[in-house]
Amino acid sequence: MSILKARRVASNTHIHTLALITSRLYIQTCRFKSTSKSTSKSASTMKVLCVAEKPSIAKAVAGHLSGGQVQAHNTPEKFIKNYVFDYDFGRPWGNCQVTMTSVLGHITSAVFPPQYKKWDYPPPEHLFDAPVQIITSEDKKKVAENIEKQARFANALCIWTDCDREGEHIGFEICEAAKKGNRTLDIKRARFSNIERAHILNASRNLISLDHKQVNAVASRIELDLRIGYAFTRFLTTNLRTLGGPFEKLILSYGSCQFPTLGFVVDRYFRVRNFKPEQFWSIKVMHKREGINVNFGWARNRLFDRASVVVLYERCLTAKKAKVTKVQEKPTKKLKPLPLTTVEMQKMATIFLRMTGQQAMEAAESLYNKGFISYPRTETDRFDSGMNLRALVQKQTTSQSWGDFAQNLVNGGFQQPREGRHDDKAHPPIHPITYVAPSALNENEKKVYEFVVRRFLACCSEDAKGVSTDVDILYGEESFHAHGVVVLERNYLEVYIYDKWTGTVQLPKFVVGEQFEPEEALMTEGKTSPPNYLTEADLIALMDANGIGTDATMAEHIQKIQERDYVRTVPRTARSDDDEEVVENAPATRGGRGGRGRGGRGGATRSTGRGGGVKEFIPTQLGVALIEGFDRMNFETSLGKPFLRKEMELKMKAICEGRSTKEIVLNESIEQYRHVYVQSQQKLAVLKAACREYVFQNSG
DNA sequence: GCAAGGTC
Repeated sequence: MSILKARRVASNTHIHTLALITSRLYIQTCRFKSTSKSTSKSASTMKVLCVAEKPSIAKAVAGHLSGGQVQAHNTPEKFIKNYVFDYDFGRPWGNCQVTMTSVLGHITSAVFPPQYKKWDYPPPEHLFDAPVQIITSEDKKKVAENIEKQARFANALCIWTDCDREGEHIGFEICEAAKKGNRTLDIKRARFSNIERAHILNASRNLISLDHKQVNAVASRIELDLRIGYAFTRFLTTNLRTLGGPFEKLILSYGSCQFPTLGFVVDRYFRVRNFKPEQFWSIKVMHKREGINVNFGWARNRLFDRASVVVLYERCLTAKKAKVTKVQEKPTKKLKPLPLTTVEMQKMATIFLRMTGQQAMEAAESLYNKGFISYPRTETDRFDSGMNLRALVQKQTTSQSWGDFAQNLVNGGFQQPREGRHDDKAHPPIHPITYVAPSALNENEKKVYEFVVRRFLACCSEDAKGVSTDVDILYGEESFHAHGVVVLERNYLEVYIYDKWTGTVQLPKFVVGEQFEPEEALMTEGKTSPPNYLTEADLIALMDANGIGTDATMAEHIQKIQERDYVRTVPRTARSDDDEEVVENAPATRGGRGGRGRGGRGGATRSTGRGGGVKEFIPTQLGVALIEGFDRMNFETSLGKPFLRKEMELKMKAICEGRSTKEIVLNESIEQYRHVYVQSQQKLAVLKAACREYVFQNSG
């Protein structure tokens, strides 16, 4: 049997070479007879199996390559279709019979053998060097079988997964599945960063090889996350269970993403709790002209020494008259937003759409699956120059709400979007694909769709324009400043209702050199207030900045630490920034009528996201105990801080760039974490003490 | 019962 197989393999290779020669000839004849496409299908025609990372890409690529001449076949997996068509890849494959299909993300998973199933024995530290098996995930069996079966009919395999590290690894998983069906495949990879027709055709003519460095980087990540996550989760859960109470039933999970996420929440919690308010004093000058109250702010802003402010304030009053030292009027603008990334969409949704990041992602995925918006997981904030954005704008002209705005863009108002600095080389920014009536969507979908469209239209329009006026005065020896803006053209603001250009105060006319007696000069007093607890938008921003999780998983990690009861959310109670009130009215003599009558609360709402039903994250006593417990163990690298994850990220990068290897990284990291594990065992008493202190004593 | 990463 095996001999037969080997023979078949050998003869297949011959056919393969022959196919190359004949197909090249075929192309040349074809050039002269362009009408007779795909008529002569000899047995020697190359058969290529193409596999994308997800069904939508398979469909789109098949559409482009086939030019519409395509047959779609169902497979046992309901989400996946096999598309069959002819296509000329150019050299070396030439004209081919193509089957294009896809997987659904990763098809394998890393697992420990069954003998490691129990939590207490073998002890968790054995998981650091237990064998790790790569198996086909139970829910991906049908997907893998489809690849294996189709590979039997093919001479070549072309990988069309996303152009990122995970995509490279998924490509490798596809190769392995395909090789089970056919060990002689010629394997190539297409590199593409969007599914625009010309770009896809170009990718198909410039096939490259799989990058095994990237594959190895991801393989390392997978193995480390498994070993470390399982080991520490079992360690925490079983060891702290002996404390009784709530610990008896809890799962105390550790993960390289969930713990740093918890760490951010706890860190902010302590900064709020340990905050010591400080008293400060300031001076404000007000003058009324042309019916407008002009507030001049102090150039020194505020001082933390009352006596000094009193002296300076007195000097102002003594001077009586203020002198205008500078008047500057200049054009200003408010920039339109950047093209939309996943992280930005989640942040905006938590602030303006009253949703969690998770809900926003669910709605966006649903909109994507129905074909209304583009792929919702992207880090890219610049559109590829080849994209026909005008056509996308045109599709929105039917809307009742923003149709007129879109029409104006079509009629000449269109401007190319700004270009951010991020490009994941896999997906374009999130944008609407087609118009959909709000009545066809559920509440969350409606909100997310509207946001995506308004954001997109804003990107394709013009910055808001205005004129800013700055007036500086000298009052005694102190400088004060007034700033005003007049919005002249709202432009993108018309459609992008989430942005406000506030502070739109028109200043009256002032002339350099003129003198006037201010109507009021006030000495104010206040105290600094603690920072706010984190909102979900803050948390996402922190994770993003520290490389914790990916655009697709951040919301899940946030969800996870709530499920574990490490953190909870509470509605933010309205509060102002630093409390400040007027202590003395002018012209008042010192110690006179300490006029507290005027409500001088400084700028109540700093920006977006304040009050208004925004939720903030507060750690539970359990969450504090875990982070604090690890902190008190005083390791060189605390598990609750983002450093370890960052380090893993750097090591993955080193593998990708050939500066390290999978073996080196795995060895190093496993030893590093084993060390932390041993230390944790030795100092278990410290962790337990923290748990007793916070969970049992502070409860209530 | 446990991770993080894809995708549906």
